[in-house]
Amino acid sequence: MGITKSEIFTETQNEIALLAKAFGHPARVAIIQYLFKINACVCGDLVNEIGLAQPTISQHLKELKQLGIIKGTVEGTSVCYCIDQTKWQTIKEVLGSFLDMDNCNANTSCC
Amino acid sequence: MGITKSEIFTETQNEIALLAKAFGHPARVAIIQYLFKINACVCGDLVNEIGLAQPTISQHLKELKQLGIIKGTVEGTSVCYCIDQTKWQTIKEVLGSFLDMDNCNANTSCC
DNA sequence: TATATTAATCGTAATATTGCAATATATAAA
DNA sequence: TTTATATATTGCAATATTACGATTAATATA
Repeated sequence: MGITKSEIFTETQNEIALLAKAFGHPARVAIIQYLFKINACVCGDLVNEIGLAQPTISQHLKELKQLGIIKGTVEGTSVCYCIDQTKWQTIKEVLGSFLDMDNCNANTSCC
Repeated sequence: MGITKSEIFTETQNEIALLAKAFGHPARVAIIQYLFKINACVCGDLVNEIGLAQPTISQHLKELKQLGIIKGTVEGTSVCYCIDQTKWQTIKEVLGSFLDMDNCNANTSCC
């Protein structure tokens, strides 16, 4: 096993899980925070900022890129990475409405 | 390797990552959605609702319980699981402010 | 063209996650 | 006490993730 049975869940459930998974590693959280902070960056900065080896950072960047959370444009020998603002809004909506689930039914707790 | 270097990240970064990781599997997303929907539940219901074996569900419930996201009280031979509303508010604040990062600096995008 | 710089990719080791069958545990009912 | 029911735990196989050294690819500069 070791493989997630995505086919038995709804599209929304899988989307929430995929996005949450992207934020499920502190290095990727740190990368995103740094990109927001300086609003543009090259991979080398991140290697210095975060204490992980260059291939490791590159791998995390790839994951974020594959999900469309960040985008990178080549600038000479380096790459300028930044947050995809449009995608970020979508993520906020998807995860935001998931987190806001407690407002949908004004119930009292059971236990 | 295969082990996350938590010690090089801030407490907040690790907290965000841990919480996000909890939502990083569609089964756990589905469990949480179901618990919110019916606002009280036993494990057996979840096994029927979600198409995974009983030990698998039990394992996912354990993870959510360890993080304090859900709590369970024994009722006869079954266990009543439900969302910890207080913890949920904390989660909303932690992840919410992470997602709201784009509002902190009114920058324009770089790329 | 040769060399330096930067980031991506490859290969691999260590560890984590997912899933389930089998079993154990705990309580309720007969 | 025996039996049924519900959930937890154990053990294990398959796969995924994390991390990094070595290498490659691509561009800039001397």
